[in-house]
Order: sequence, then C-alpha cells, then structure tokens
Amino acid sequence: MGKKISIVDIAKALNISKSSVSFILNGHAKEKRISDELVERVTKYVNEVGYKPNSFAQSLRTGKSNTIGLMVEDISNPFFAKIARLIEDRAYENGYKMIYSSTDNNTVKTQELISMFRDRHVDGYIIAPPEGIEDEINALLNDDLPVVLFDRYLSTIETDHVVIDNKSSVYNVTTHLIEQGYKNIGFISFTSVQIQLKERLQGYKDALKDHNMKSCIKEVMYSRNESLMYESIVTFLKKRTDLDSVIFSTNHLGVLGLKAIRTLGLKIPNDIAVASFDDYELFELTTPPITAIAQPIEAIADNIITILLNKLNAPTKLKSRQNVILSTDLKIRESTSNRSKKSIKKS
Amino acid sequence: MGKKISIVDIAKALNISKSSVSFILNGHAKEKRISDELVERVTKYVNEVGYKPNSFAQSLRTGKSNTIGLMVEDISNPFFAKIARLIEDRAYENGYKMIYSSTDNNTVKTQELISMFRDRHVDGYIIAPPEGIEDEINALLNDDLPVVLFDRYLSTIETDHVVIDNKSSVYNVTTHLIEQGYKNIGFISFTSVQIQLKERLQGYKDALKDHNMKSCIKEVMYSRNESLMYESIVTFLKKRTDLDSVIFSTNHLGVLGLKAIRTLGLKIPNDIAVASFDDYELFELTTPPITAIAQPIEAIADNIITILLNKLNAPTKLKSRQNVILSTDLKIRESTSNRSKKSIKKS
DNA sequence: ATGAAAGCGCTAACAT
DNA sequence: ATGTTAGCGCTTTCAT
Repeated sequence: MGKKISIVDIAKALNISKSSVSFILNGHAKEKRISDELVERVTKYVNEVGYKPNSFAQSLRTGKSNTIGLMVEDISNPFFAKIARLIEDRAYENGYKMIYSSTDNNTVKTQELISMFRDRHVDGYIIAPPEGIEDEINALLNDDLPVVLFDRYLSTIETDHVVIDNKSSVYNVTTHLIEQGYKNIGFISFTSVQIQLKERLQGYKDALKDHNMKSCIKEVMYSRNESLMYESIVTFLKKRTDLDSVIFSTNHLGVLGLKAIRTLGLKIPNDIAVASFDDYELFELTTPPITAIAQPIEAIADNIITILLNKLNAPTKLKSRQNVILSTDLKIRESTSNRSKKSIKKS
Repeated sequence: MGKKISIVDIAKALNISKSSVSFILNGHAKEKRISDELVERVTKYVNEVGYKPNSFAQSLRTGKSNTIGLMVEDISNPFFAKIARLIEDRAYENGYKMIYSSTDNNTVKTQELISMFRDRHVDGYIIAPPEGIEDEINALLNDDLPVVLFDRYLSTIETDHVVIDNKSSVYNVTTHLIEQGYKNIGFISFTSVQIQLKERLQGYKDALKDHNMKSCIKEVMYSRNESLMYESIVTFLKKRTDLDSVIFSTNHLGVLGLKAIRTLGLKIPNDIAVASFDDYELFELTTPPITAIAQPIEAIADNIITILLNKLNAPTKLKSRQNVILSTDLKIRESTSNRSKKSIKKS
C-alpha cells in the first residue's frame, strides 16, 4: 500500500543516499548545495509515488508534533465551539493540527488531559483553565512550552492570555437596566471561584453600589445534569417574585433561565426583564429578543492563535507576555426595554 | 524534566533489561513468566518517577496511534458539536484520543483531511461524508482501516453506517401539516446530492403525492456566507406568498428561515406554519415554539462509537457490516398548530 | 555536493 | 524467567 514507501525506498529507487533525500525534502537543498537537477529528480519522484513522511518517525526524531492542544470547558457549548472552529482553521492554514478536549471545568480531568497532551508532545497549549490547575500550567511554562489562556486567567500565573473586560461589561448592562427603570435586579451565576465569573459578579455589585441599590444574587451549582440547574433557577425565581429583572452570567445559564421563565409563565420584560452574558443566535429569535453581552468571538480566536503561532515560531524563548483584554458589545434588545411606562400601568 | 526518562533509564536503575520492563509495562508479565516480585518493583519505580512512554516511539513501533479521527460538516453546528462531545467521552474512556475536523462538505478539503489523518495513522475513522469522497473511503477500506459513516452514507460503498430514517421522518411531518389543514406546504433545502437531503426531499414529495397536493421546493445554494443563504430564503418567501407553511430540511436552514420570517414580519403559524429538521434548544424557546424532527443524538453517538470500538478490538477483519437506521422523534409544537380555525377567520 | 552512520524510545522475536 | 538485539522511519552530524 501507498503508505509503506519510505525515504529509503526512494533513495534506493533513485540510487542516492537517504540523507540527500531528507535534505531535499526538508528544504535544506540550497545550504547543502545539492544540484538542482537532483532536487528536481527527487521532487518529481516523490510526487509520482505520493510519498508522505511518517509523522511518528519525524516526531520521534525532532520532538515536535505540529499539534496544538485546545482545552475548553465544553466543546458543545456554542461559544467554545465557535472559538474552536476559528482557531482550527487558522491552525491548519499554518500546518498545525488540532486536538481538543472538554474539561467540564473539572480540575482532575484537566490534569489528566494536560498529561495526555504532554505525552503526545503537543507543541502549544490553548486553555480555558479551570480552578486549581495552576501547578500543571506552571509546569508547562517551566518546560518552555507555549501556553495561551483564554476566557479566564489564573491570577497567580504569568502567562499570555486573551480575555474580555468582564467587569465593565456587566457594569454596563446593569447600568442599562437601572436606566431603563428597573429597581430589583437579580444576578444569576455559578458557584465558582473562576475569575471571569467573579469579575462579572463584581461588575454587577459595583453598578448597584454606585446607584445605592441592593443586590440579589443566586449562585447555581454547576452540574452536568441540566435539570438540576434548571430546577435551581426555577426555585429561585419563584421565591424572589420581587425581582423585576435578572442578569445571567453565561449563555448556558441564560438558556436555562429562559426555559424557567417560560415555565413559570412570566412575561418578558413586563414581569421580568432579562439580559444575558454571551450573545447567541437564540437570543435574537426569541420573543422578545434578549439583550446580551456579545463577546468578540473572531477577535478572541484571532488573538489567541496569533499569539500562539508567534511563540511557536519565535527564535527562542522570547519571554514577552501578551495579555489582551478585549471589549464586548452590549446588544440591547426588547427584553430590557423601558420599564417606566409599564410601571405606570402596573403599579 | 520528567518527560525525559525512558525505558532504558528505568532498566538501568533497576539493573534489569529494558525488554523486561517493556513486557511488564505492556502486561505480558504472566506469559513471559516474570516474577511477581520484579513486576512489583518495576511498577513501583515507574509510578515513583512518573514514567510515561513516548507515544511516538510506541506508535512508530506498533503502527497504532490510539487515535480516532472524526470528520463532520462543521464542528460549530450544534448537532455535530453534541455528537462530537458524546463520542469524545466514550473514546477517552476506552483509551482513545480524538482528533476532529470540519469538512465544510468540501470534497477537496475532505480529501486533504483524510490524507492528513492517514499520515497520523489514525486507527479509526468516523465520517459524515461529503459527496465525491467515495474513492478515498474505499481506499481506507481496502487498507482494512475501520470506517463508520454517519448522518449520511454513500450508496456505492459498503461500510458500516449510522443514519436516521430521513424519508419517513419528513413524510411524517409533512403529513402532520396536512392533517393540521395546511394546503400549500413549501420545502426548503440545500442544493445537494447528499443522500440524507435527497431522502428528506423524497419524504416530502411522497407525502404530498399521497394526498394529491402539489409541491413547492426551494433549494438554497450552500455557502459559508450566511447572509447569501438568508437572502435566498427571504426572496423565496416573498415570492411565494401563497405558502401557508414551510419545512426546513436542516437546523441551519431552520434558524436562517426563522430570521427571514421574522424580518418579513410574518406571524407563525397564522401567516405561515413552520417545521424544521433537527431539534434544537432554540426551537423550544421561540414564540411560538417550533415543531421539529428530533434526531436521537445520544443513540447516534452511542451506535457510532460502539461499532467503531468493536471493529478496533475485533480479532481481525471480521467483515461484518452494521447499518443502523434510527428513528426520529417528531416534536409537535405550536408553530404547526391547527389551521382550520384560522382558515375560517381568514378566507 | 553526497553518503555513512548514529540514534530518537520502544516492542518483540529470538536467544539463553 | 530474563537479556540481547534488530529494527520502526526519520534527521542530522560528521566524513569524504
């Protein structure tokens, strides 16, 4: 079969040494001053027989795998799926393969994953890190492996990362709700010490504080069992009927929240206004459409892969750190439309 | 660094030969009748120093990569993203890594991808094949590489596949619309010879024929440029104001269609009833919720990976073929509710 | 300008 | 029961 042909075979066929073939194949022909005629002959033959180098042998020899490892929370989450797709395209263009995995924000699973990626000699790492993974990341860094974090970073670790301005994004949407006349704004997030969620929460708190309003926070326990989280939101909304609006801190929660609100028969925005982090196709198509904080997905992916490729190609350990903070786009839709008129009707 | 320790190092440290170490590591201790004491000593040491075999050397030697390659149309499409996630979990449980890629239904890109996967000695292939890829698939099969097709199959190729009953699914939803009193049912699909789309179309045609109704079909040209497809749908809907209902043949088209309908200011289901292939979170949350054909995602993923793992572990080329055809679940929602009452009002 | 040869880390057939 | 050894296919140093 085609795959079996090796560099020796082609050396034999052409009656030259395998190292010459290797040099030519790797573009060292010039510096080795190999005759153009030979180069020509080899290239032609290689194309003819469709020779492909054995990547294991190559990697075994060079220690490089031409692979980028991507670890996200959940590859089936639309936000991460889009990012993955964009990065994948750029990586392939640059001759890199991708291998990705979902961490479920589970530290142990992530440790295993990192270990597995290392076994496979992944050349570069792109990670949306869960909590408690500092040591493993540091170990990668110590071994001079390029790592780019995104979506969140680890405050105790100095490495490149691409994130968004979570705090001010939520500050803005909260302010928006306040300006629209909402008085009792709830905030629904996950129980988590992940920095991006903490920042989002802080943005909410800051905005309320600046307006002398009091907060109402619900932290849902993350679970792979959707209905558990859903029930948790339902219970909360049932209890806090005083809320006139609510902000969800992720698209995942936003979707669950919308289901809960629908089940409870609440009307948006009359009974309750809704805004969510992460824009999502769905939010445009609901009735009414949902106000959302849109992350600049293309820019995020673009920054990540650009930084990583740079590090991969860098002469050697240029110890420069790039921390990119991108801003978001608040898409104001009808789910948070002006409350004042309704207030008059209702109260 | 930890990664540098090799089988020779541990042989040296323990003052034994590297083959003994290898045998023990690969579980051949019994058959080689190696003393339990030695086994114990080696395992202990290995754990202590955190030795991990070099996967390239292993693969180079054995020709196995413990990797499964997955090729889907677009990994950021929720249907494929979910499938990928489910398969990934099962694969990891069984010691396999996943590497996946989006084909964009582009034959040339898929050829390159298959070639790349081969270079990497992927052990098994899971593919949602685009048109015109028969030769490459056959080549894989000829080399006794396990291939499982899904979502569609290639009629000229005999290989395992997992698909759903497209024709009767669409037949059913069409019949449902007819029973609800709809008289002018449109069908929007992609211009494509992909078998699953052809079958869906056929289901639609059959249902209309059985009820002596005439069809109205729009085939949208696929493009990575969303707005092109969107415009195409808008134009169609504007022209065919006689339609009282429409079926979209994929979730992608369904979402674009909903946007178009919203833009045109049409009310669902009064102005136009809507049903779509592929259920999707979104379809439950729109107002009204959209009737959809739900694919049994878990079952699909489960069948795929089970078949593949079986082939991977099979003694040797057991030439059994498994063709699984799963049935779908028609989720009837308000977007296709009874037309009779409205007809009275309107006509 | 070209070739010989070492060796990356591992497995397994073949000794002993 | 344990050790020796020959590669897997490639890159690259060193000789010529």
